[in-house]
Amino acid sequence: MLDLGSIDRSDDRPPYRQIADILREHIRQGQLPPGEQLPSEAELIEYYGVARMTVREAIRELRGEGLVVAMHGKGVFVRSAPPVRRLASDRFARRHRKEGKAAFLAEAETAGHTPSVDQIRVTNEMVSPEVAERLKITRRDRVIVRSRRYLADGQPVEVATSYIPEKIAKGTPIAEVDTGPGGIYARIEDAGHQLAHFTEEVSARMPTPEERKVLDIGAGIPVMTLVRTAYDTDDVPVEVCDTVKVARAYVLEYDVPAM
Amino acid sequence: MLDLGSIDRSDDRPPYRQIADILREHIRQGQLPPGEQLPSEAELIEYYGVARMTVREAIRELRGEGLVVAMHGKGVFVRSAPPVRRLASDRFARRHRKEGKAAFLAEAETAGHTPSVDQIRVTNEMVSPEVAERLKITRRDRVIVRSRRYLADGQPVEVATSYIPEKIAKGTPIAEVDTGPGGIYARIEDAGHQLAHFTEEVSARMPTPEERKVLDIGAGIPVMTLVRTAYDTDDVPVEVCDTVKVARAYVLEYDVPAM
DNA sequence: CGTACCTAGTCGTCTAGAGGAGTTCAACGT
DNA sequence: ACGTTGAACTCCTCTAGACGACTAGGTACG
Repeated sequence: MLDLGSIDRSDDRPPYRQIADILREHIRQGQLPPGEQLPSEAELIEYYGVARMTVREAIRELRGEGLVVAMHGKGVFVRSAPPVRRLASDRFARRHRKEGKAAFLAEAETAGHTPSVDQIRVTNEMVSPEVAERLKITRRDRVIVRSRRYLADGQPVEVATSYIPEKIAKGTPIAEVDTGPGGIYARIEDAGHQLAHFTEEVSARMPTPEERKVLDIGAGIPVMTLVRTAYDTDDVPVEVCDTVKVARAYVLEYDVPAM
Repeated sequence: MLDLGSIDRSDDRPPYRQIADILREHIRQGQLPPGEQLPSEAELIEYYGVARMTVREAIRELRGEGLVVAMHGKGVFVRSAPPVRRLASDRFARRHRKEGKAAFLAEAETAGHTPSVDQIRVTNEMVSPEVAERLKITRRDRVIVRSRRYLADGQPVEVATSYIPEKIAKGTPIAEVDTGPGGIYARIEDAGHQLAHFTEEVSARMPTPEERKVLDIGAGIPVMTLVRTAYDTDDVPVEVCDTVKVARAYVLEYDVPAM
């Protein structure tokens, strides 16, 4: 049986924090391994002799840190750390497209994860001002909007939305759900726009409630946002991709010349 | 007077979430500008006709998103956004060093902020395994450790720790508090190591309690970590710089070849 | 004038209890 | 054999109240 210690009313930390600290330590040290169920609220109330809200406050603490997930009707479970994926700066190298692999799938497989994609939606929309500026098109132009969700080993790790000028995407598989081998970048090159380089803008913040839902993360888990603009060899922007990643699942690697 | 709407008991969202949504919308639309005090718990209880815990739950929601800060004994206030600084991928270009400016100062000035640096500490230590691996030196080598805090307009935005092999730094201003014009990269080049390129590893997470203190941020504010390794023209690693940035204060920009 | 104290207002924490809703599984009836 | 029901368990949300601690401002006292 798990030794859950006890709380000290004379401690300067409040009881709920003491309980959170005890549980956190058990998780960190592996007495509560990933996937394991925590004692139920009722058990913790009984064990520590505190009120319901006090126990819930402690659990909330751990949920906010992303250490545990609560499942309605089932229990609270130690969160299994998502596999960390390193994104090298050559992940869009042409050789991957030549091999018929989209960037995410190629990258995830080399990292030993099982990648999958779902919630693919393709629409034709008016362009937003932010995207129009990056694509150097007018506000009245239309764009193909492709959004999708990426999962690694079944866990959602990223949602992405691509914007491709209608002028480039029209009549190509880019406007279809299935873009074929090599992904949309391969199709953009098929359309005569050889890719030259990308710019990426990286920042991080807390997720919105909707992002929390689609990424299946609790409060207290930050996300990274990455806005990538792809340019062809004529320096024409051919795609803007706005991605929201579960921060803890990624390390982004870049190479910067000292010039 | 602020129109705070009302809650709908037949709505499928629970009351605490409705209240959070209403307040969030007011903040987003500017009816509750940065620095403004939210109605007190007592006022919200009175206004919506709910219990204390319900109101606190709503406020907790907003705190977790980093939208507001609660100050014990004073009230809950809309958080003011710090100035966002864009870090372009050419920020370490040689021309900046030639002009005698360290990267942070050069960048901040062009962005129109008042930069400053404090809490500079310089020590000579044993190298940690992580740094040793990046610097390609043995675990028994020593490194010069330079840590400092950066502020923009008086607000802390970043703490950084640099590790330079003792072999390179010995007898140079790198081991002094004041490194002279152009910063440590200028001094490394003076020492005969012409810089060729950097690698940067970017990730994001919630801050530790100590980081919260030195960066002067409350709970609910994520940080970005950036580990930069500098290489000279012989591809020898000459510096590792580990930085922790207040995420909301930065956008990192990179250029990636499509190759 | 300055200090110490008091007080009202704020958020922080805890208690005790209620009903609701999702999950699981065993008992039951068909 | 199969589906339904119900009980027991879980976490979710809300109510009502209590005390504590911190802040700011006014007041009384030295």
